[in-house]
Amino acid sequence: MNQGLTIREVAKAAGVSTATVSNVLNKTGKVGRSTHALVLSTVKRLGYFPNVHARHLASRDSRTLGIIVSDIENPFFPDVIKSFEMRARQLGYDAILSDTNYDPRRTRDAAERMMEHNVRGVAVMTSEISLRLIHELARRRIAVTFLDRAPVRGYMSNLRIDYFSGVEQIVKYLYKNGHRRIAFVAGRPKLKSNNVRLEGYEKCMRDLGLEPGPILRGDLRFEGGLAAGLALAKHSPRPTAVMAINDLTAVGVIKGLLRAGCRVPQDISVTGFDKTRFAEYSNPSITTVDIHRDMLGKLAADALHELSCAADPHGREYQVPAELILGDSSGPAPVE
Amino acid sequence: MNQGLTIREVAKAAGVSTATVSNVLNKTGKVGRSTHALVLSTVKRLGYFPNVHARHLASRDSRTLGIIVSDIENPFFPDVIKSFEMRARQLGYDAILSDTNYDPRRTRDAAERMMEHNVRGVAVMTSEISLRLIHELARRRIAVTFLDRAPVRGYMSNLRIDYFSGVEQIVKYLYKNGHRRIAFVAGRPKLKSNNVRLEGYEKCMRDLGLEPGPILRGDLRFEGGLAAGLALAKHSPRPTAVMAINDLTAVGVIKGLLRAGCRVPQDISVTGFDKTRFAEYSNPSITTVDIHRDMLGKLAADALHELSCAADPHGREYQVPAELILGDSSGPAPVE
DNA sequence: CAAACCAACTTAAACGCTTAACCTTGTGGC
DNA sequence: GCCACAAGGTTAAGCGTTTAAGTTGGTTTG
Repeated sequence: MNQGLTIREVAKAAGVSTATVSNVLNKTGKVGRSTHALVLSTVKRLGYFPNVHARHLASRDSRTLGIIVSDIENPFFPDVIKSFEMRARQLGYDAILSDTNYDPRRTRDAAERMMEHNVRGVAVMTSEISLRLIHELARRRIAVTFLDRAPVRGYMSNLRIDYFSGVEQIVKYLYKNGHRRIAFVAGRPKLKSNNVRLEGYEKCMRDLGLEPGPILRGDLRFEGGLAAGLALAKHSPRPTAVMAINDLTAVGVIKGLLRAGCRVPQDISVTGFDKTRFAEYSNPSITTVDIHRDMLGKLAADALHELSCAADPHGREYQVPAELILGDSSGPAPVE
Repeated sequence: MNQGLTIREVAKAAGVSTATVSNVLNKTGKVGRSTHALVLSTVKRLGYFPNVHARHLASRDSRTLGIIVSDIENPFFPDVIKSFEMRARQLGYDAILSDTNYDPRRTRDAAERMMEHNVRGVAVMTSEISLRLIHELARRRIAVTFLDRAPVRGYMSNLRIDYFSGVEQIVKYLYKNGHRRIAFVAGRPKLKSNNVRLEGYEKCMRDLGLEPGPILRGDLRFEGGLAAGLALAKHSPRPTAVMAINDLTAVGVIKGLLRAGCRVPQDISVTGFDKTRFAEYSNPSITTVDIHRDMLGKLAADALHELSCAADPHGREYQVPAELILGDSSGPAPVE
């Protein structure tokens, strides 16, 4: 299948040993200037590229980081993946990606793939992974980072998105703009990130002396938001603001409200979460919270690098800040 | 770095040779029933996973397919990537992904990565790749598929999206709805997919006895659409329909028109292209063309598989159909 | 009953690289 | 002038698999 242009042929062409070629390619600094240049030009001339598999096998080190996400089509992930790969590359790693499609069986496959590839570390950005698999990874001393997960232990770090602060910023912003009846459209109750946001909302409301609610159940998708929007338009007393669990839900909510004859933001303000492109390109653009997905990917790579290099690695907790982004979907509460 | 749980240890634990373990794992059918079961249970018991690098090295076959895309954040690609990986997995391949970020240098890196990984084939879904690199790939007998590219040669296949049919469907649909002044918002003039759509538009218009134009230059992004929308609202005579080069541009056009006081679709119909989520979730939802991105990824994997397996491979041309999807952004032309 | 064959293994030589250990010079110190 | 030592090489032993070739013992065939 493959064209053996091997290190041996390069060595022969340059009139040196394979060890010398290897030393040049790995920049060990054990080779003299002139030989170095000679080897480099020979490599270029022949168009030689070292075989990654042989390299990893011989060095007993894959210099590879993996990232497991639940759905690459979910607009949350591409940004994370991109910054992860970029940072991994900067740090000298190869990066491999697995998509689980929210399926525990495929999550298992993904984890096994990571083991087969002998990755140094893997960023687990899905909630479908079982404890057994996590232990399996730990047993092999593969570094792991999670997203909003349980307390860290040896060889595992955690990235925590500061959802609470994001929610707090929204609630306070709405309060400052005169809103008192602020509804919430939630997502799936099993999802940790959902519950953190929901509970944050309830706490913030109470702290301001407001009664939380109404709270509607969405589905994290457009359809759920649409239904919630239609329902909220008829709700009495009608809320003056609606916080949606994420941008896509907010888009749905807005569409539902408009369809029911409410103006956004004149009659009702709507906010989203996550700062996806939907927020930016929606009509009206959506007030949302940037959770810095790019930072997330970079941090994950950094964390894995640190874990896999440190002599006595112990996991850390990384905080990722949240930032309120104002759009056209929110404004002052209507006067009553 | 790595825990050598090797095939040797499995063999020892099961009391057989490494060749037998290997034969069991590779399902060569050379092992008796009882030994087969014994090995399998030992593998499971110890939690052994074969090292991919050693495997590829020894078998001289990476069984890997690569995919190079220009930007994973571009909503066009995640669907393609997902179906590509899925199909590759089904066919027994490992898949690796590289993102070039529209940067020729990174495209070079990506191609080199594919060579280092000794992939059997690579799907090139970016226009930034140089002829030199393509030749380099061909020299190594790496199968390649392109997207809307030059004629196929040995070891190279091409996937052609039927943009023309998509454009034709839109124009005819608009014509049937009474539209006669149909504007077009283009993208970057260097992009082949842009020109095919633009020329298709011009040809279809003429075939119907209509004068093409006005034709505005966008940027394939929201901003360009916005500017075009604002301009078109003031254009005299005002077109009754606007075809945008893609959905994102259409979103911008709609926003521009709305901002200028035009109603969509009552005053002006707007159409997009590509059937991204923007089309579905936009307000109003956008009439667009589905170019079946999922089929694209699957076809690419199939094509590479075929190329790399056939004894005397010669590239093929694959057609991917386009399908009109009606949304709320278009309707009958206003009566004058 | 020997020859031939087959099923079910084992042995050992690759695969293309890295790297520890080992050579060979040339240089400076005393 | 001899030794120590560094600089710049080479040699060869792996890394964890696959797989061609070899071995064994039992069964069929003429």
